[in-house]
Amino acid sequence: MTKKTDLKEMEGFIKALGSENRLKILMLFMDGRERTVNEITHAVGIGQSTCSEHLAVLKKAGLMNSHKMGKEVLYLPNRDVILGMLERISGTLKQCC
Amino acid sequence: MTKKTDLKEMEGFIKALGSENRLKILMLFMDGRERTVNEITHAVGIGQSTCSEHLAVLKKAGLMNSHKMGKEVLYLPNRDVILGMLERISGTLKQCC
DNA sequence: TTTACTTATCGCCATTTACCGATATGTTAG
DNA sequence: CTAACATATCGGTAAATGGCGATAAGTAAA
Repeated sequence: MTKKTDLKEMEGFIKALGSENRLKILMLFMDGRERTVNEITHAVGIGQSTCSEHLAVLKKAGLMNSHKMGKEVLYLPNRDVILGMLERISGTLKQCC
Repeated sequence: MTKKTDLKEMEGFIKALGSENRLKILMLFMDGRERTVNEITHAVGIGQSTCSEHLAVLKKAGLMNSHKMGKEVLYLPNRDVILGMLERISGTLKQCC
């Protein structure tokens, strides 16, 4: 059976994913290379603060990792979490529709 | 490559899915049986108008189908759309993270 | 036709979200 | 230490979302 906390967790993950600009951010990483906030900001075409906030949302939901490198912060999607969570969601929804 | 319209479409689908109460609604249909708005309303434990609006969101995003039957409206998740879209999202994200 | 019933829509309010510019924080370079 | 730079946080605004009760619209029964 699917617990209420599972639903809440799924909701958090899905909401973090449900933004065109956050999807764009994730799409930048096709080559698996880490990127700075600045790179991401300019690639997506939004303000620096907006980008930082999107990254915070993605990180808080577990979809991205980051670490400092000098004065920059490098971000990279957390592939395992993303694909694992999508599998969980698919599995759950397969049971019920 | 992933087009901008694809991202917008994914965003719409994901946003429709990203709500605890809408997930609860989908979970009701484990038996594949259609349900009336009233049944769904009481099963989820929200107001009738709220439920109707959630169902409208799900339907508009293509996640549910409905048809009238007498004075009732019967809803059922659109399994193919839901699972297909999740596959598309997984496939897209697999390429980029 | 009137009544009862089911669902959709409306008006309202509170909360959240997205975005920006400005500023604070932290780090490297000079 | 100071300056320059990268990122995060803050303050503000506009729009979207979720919830409700009340009401409108549509259908079936009497």
